[in-house]
Amino acid sequence: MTEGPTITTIARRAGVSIASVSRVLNGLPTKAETERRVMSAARELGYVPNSAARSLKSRRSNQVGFAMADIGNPVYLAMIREIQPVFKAAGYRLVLHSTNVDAADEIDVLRGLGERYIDGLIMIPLRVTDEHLEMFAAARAPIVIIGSVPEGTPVDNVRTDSRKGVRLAVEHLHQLGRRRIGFVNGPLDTVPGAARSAAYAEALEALGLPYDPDLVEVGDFYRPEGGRAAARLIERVPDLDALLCANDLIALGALDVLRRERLRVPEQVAVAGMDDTDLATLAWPPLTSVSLGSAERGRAAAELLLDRLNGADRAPRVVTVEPRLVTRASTMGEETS
Amino acid sequence: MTEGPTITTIARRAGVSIASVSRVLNGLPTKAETERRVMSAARELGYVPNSAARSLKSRRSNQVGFAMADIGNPVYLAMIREIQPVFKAAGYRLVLHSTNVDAADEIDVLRGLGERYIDGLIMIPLRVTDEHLEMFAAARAPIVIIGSVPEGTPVDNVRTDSRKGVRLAVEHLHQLGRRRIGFVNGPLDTVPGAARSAAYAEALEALGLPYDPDLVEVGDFYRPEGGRAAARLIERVPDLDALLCANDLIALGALDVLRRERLRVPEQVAVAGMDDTDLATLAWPPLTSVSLGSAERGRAAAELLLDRLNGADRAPRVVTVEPRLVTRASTMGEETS
DNA sequence: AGGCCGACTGTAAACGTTTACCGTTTCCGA
DNA sequence: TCGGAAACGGTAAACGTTTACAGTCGGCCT
Repeated sequence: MTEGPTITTIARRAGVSIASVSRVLNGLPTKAETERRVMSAARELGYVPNSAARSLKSRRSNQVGFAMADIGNPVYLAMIREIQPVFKAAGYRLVLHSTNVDAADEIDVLRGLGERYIDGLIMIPLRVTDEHLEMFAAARAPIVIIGSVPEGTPVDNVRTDSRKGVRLAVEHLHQLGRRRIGFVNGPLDTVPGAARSAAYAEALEALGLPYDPDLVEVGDFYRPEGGRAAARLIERVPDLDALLCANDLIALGALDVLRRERLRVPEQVAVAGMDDTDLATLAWPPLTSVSLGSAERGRAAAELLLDRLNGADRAPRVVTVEPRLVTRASTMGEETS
Repeated sequence: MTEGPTITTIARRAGVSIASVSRVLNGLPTKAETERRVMSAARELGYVPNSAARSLKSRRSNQVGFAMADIGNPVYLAMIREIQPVFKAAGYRLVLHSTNVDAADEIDVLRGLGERYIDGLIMIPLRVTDEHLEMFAAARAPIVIIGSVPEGTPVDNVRTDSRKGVRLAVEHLHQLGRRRIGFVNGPLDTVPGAARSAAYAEALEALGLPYDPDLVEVGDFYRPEGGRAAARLIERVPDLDALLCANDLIALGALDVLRRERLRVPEQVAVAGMDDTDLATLAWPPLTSVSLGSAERGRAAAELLLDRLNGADRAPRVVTVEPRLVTRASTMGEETS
């Protein structure tokens, strides 16, 4: 744990100036002999450049941030899996921020942009407050937001048409002959919660089905509470014949409950989730789910950010990923073992 | 995106020297009037300290690294979930490294320690080569290794007794009356692969069961290839009555295959996995799995590292987490609905 | 009243790089 | 042989902090 060698150490040993050392190490044109001396000195000393000094001078950290509510959620995981390699290949390190479903935490991360420890940020805010918008506008580094932001917000944006996603699912259930389609949602004051709530009502209306408040239950976006919410709904609505869940985790909780209540899926109750995470293929029965293209969104966000980091100076861009219904046994149910 | 304010800007505006600004911002004793002027100037300018400059001077980055083979693996995810909050609470950011099951990549990460962009590192190497050991010894920042390292390696180490874990599973299957216990392993040149392979043989011997090479199949540690490996094994050994899988992902692949082959689990073939990830409770039937305490290992590693970062200068410590068998329907099978 | 002490504050150096600028050397053509 | 251009290398400044050191100022003791 001794103090490491610096370019000064190398310069002394190679008998040249620190400027030459720097030039050699950065591949600028240099006489062969100088280069040789510097390189061998560097190698012998086991020199590694100091990133703080480099960042200070160059004003780039070669790091990018990814901020999401909770690393435990498989949706975010699917995104990280796409994002990480993109930045790794481009020479950036990934700094992770799990904001614990806490808007203040998100603001902290945005404030952190000013510290310049990251050159750019991909964020998935759960809610977009006025404070968020102010910080987007004032940000001194490029930001890409996954999720919807108001028109004219000066950041690149990757979104999915979750309205359409909900509609796909509701139509699917309707086509299967289901008429009492319940909906288990997450908190209404989150971006996805609000969007899915509105979309559910719309979709019913488009199909000429009545909107029955009894058919809607709100919990959070996780499996245990999702299960409890589903249980409340099931108890309240005995003739329920389908259940749409605002994400896959909720759907898994619902499947647990339905199994416990000995309601057969999909014969008695068809179940559909959203996000089409890996979990959907693991569940039993395998879960019909609306893919919101998490992987694609992650990749798109990474590419937008990389583009900015490479100096692209263009108007903010909005990329929309189309939702896609993936049907499996929880609604189509050929074989339930 | 204008250039941000620095302490110089603040100093000018407040009419004091940069030293005073720095002192105020760091809470060193200052006359009330000066403090007031500096604080309000800082607030008006929206000052945020530059982390590169701070790191350069203070020689700490307030970042720690976590390096694992692949973020997609739920075991690592369980660890991150424990590690992240520990460091967040202590004021450190988490830098993620996914090394793609590539030893050279791991070495790169270790070399990166010299860049001083992280103050410490938690790593889960898939194999520990001589080069790893050299770099551990030469490292200029504390390292915690999750997984086994040779005696005397100068790093903190968190391990689990996977030998014992395998034994627990084999004994369990044996107690259930199974005698043809197959084993689907990952690559033998990885730390876990090698350990589990040896442990399987040992466990059989302890129980007086013969070691039959036909009962062992090697693939990788993921679901698709795990499934294929399981398929090869099943085809080769018609009287198979139990299948131990080296991790849960492999077990999921095996379950897929068994379902396709219409072999009933656990009636015909009992299946057990290892790691006891979230997936085990999701699988159908729910998967008996040996918990290797991923969460505990993550937390222990984080705490060991934090201890070092807080200046603890002590001999390398080894923390061992006890494995624990978690039985579920894939071996005990009361109700397979 | 002079000297001293304590409480602040300012000056300047340092952290390890990159890079603008300028001086030196080399080489070529006339 | 000499002039000048090209190629290279060194000096020093700069990035934004922290901090050792020295200076200033007021007040108190003798």
